[in-house]
Amino acid sequence: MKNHQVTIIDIARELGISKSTVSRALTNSTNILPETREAVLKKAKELDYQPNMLALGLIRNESRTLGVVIPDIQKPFFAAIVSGIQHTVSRIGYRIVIAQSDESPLEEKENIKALMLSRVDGFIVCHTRDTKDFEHIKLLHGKGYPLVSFARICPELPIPKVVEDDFNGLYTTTQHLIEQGKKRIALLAGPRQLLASKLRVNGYKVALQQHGIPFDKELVVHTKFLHDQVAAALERWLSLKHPPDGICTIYDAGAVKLIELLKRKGIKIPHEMAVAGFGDDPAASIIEPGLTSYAQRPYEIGVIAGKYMLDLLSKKYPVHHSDMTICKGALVVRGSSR
Amino acid sequence: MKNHQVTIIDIARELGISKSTVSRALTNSTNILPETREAVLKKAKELDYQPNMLALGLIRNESRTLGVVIPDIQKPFFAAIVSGIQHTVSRIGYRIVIAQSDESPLEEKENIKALMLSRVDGFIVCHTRDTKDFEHIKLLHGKGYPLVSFARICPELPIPKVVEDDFNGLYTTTQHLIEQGKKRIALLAGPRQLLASKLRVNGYKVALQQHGIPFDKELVVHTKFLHDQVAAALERWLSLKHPPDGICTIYDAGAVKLIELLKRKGIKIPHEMAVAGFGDDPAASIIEPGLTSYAQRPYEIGVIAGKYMLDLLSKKYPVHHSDMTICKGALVVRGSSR
DNA sequence: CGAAATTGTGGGAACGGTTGCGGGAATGTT
DNA sequence: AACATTCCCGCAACCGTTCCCACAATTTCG
Repeated sequence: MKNHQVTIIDIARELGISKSTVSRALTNSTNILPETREAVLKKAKELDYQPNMLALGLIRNESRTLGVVIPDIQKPFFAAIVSGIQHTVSRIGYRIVIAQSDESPLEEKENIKALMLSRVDGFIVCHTRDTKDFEHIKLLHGKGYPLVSFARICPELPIPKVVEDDFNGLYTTTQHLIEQGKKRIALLAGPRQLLASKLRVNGYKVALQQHGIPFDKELVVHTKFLHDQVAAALERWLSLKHPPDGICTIYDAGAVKLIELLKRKGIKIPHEMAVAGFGDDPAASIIEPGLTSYAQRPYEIGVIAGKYMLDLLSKKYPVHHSDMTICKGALVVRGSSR
Repeated sequence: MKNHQVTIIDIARELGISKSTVSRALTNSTNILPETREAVLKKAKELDYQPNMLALGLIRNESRTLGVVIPDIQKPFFAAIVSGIQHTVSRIGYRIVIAQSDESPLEEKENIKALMLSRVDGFIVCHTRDTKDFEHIKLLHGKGYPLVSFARICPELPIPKVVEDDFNGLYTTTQHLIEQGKKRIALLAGPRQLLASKLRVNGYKVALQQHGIPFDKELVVHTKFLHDQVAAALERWLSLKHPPDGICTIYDAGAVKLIELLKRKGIKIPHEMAVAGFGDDPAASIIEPGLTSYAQRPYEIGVIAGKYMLDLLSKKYPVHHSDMTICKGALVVRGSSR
């Protein structure tokens, strides 16, 4: 089976005309006798003709395929973004191929190389948490590939970017805890070099400052998003002379873990210790008490990234167009802080 | 930019040899003078030559791309499966393009048509909950496309399939509730025509029967997985003369919803009402009490589906090879039943 | 030493389409 | 009636690569 797919040559032969005429009938609307065109269309339908996109791609030097490189499709955040991208670009006839870096910078590089070989028309990328070297991306950009990055970006690269409102997210949550009467607020942060983490820490700092609360660096713990580090951070905080009465986190999974630990210790939430997260993961509304969390809209991030890409592809933007959308979120207040 | 990618002709011109020779140097190891080969390889690296897969695909009539059609990438179950597929096939140099049907049979059909146009080499499909007409799939199969389906399958189609252990899952959970001393066990099921739902209902029935508990069809409610229907079902059960003391569900989201409703009503879990789910969603371990649930291994389902596809592509299996893997799971017992 | 086998290379067809160019028939213009 | 114009259509080149075939040069063998 899978024998000889029908080609325009088959149609031409059956109709006793040349393949150019068939091609014109199927594409170009000019320079073709209406009756001929009808005949071709009819025959095409009859034989169930389907154009070979590979051949077309070879001519146009495009594949109408976009490479999407993400750390892990199993994270709800990325799944939602992928969904948004896919829905956006598929309406214009683009497909997306997914590659996962599994948070490995090497894998990220390999994936991009492989996608380049298969001649994708553009890249939508979210870097690994540990990606420090952006040479592979700069290379792509130098070659003129349409490029969009989101969430974890390389700020100096002149390409469209879509990010969450990192600063404002933690500014808002921190302020919320202060308004709830909390005086000493700890922060569970991410890796020091991660831009998104830095921005969120800044939001936290500025909120404290604006409310006249001194910044205490003992209250900030940097993690690599590991469960064990969350437990260790909590122990450290609780052993302080002046332990915190509220904890902000820059990611929900950490906040969820904290709530579990606090409950096990019999510490009352939110009265003895308030907790707030970032991301509004599905878990936030399931755990008890509900987790107050800054809700991002990852699906929208995907939609915007997809639109940026379409604009680049249609040359509406030049490839070095350096635009950035900061995707606003909103604080969802639940029992963990109220 | 993105000007004239380097081709073998460029290499040939620079070296003053023919493109056939260059091609041989880069692929075929025979019939080529070692020095010539070296020179070509060196020049290729120097010019940063990258083969054009489109051209290759045109010759081989393959794209080394697989179409993955799923209802919704945002569901953790599908995300995990996609991840498994991607990891499996990418090692052999295949890419996957994702299309979402959003549970719409029409969209499913359109997606498959579009993927066929772009000449994917095979399809890995999970049908919509409402897909009743499988003509589009049969058409694909008739054309000789490698085809693998998972989770929601069309049983009569002679293609490899990967499914969860639907029957055994509900058999095990039901039996577990019986062993916990429950005498009247209700079942929150899915749509009547959905095969997976039917199989799970059967598991429930057989477990009851083997333990001498009469089947009461008042205790079985068929839903379309809508939240409102869960609430309605619970109301109905509680208003019965002999209300149930345990509830099995065929999906975790329903069980989670039930737990929330029961807690709100002040009904003690598990003493007054035990609850069990299917799927071991992330939520199952977060909600309180923890939800007893039959854990599937969706990532493994993806891996197996990917392997089936690779076997089909390498002609190890004929396209009409009708094999089926039932992916065993295990009951995770938590507070909702213990 | 001449015929045959081997080896490295170039030419060109093929994959399935698009597209510029030119030719021939039909029509329009003087 | 002679010429210009239009309108369809076929020819052939092209996209980048593989691969079969032919051919020349070199080696092997009788």
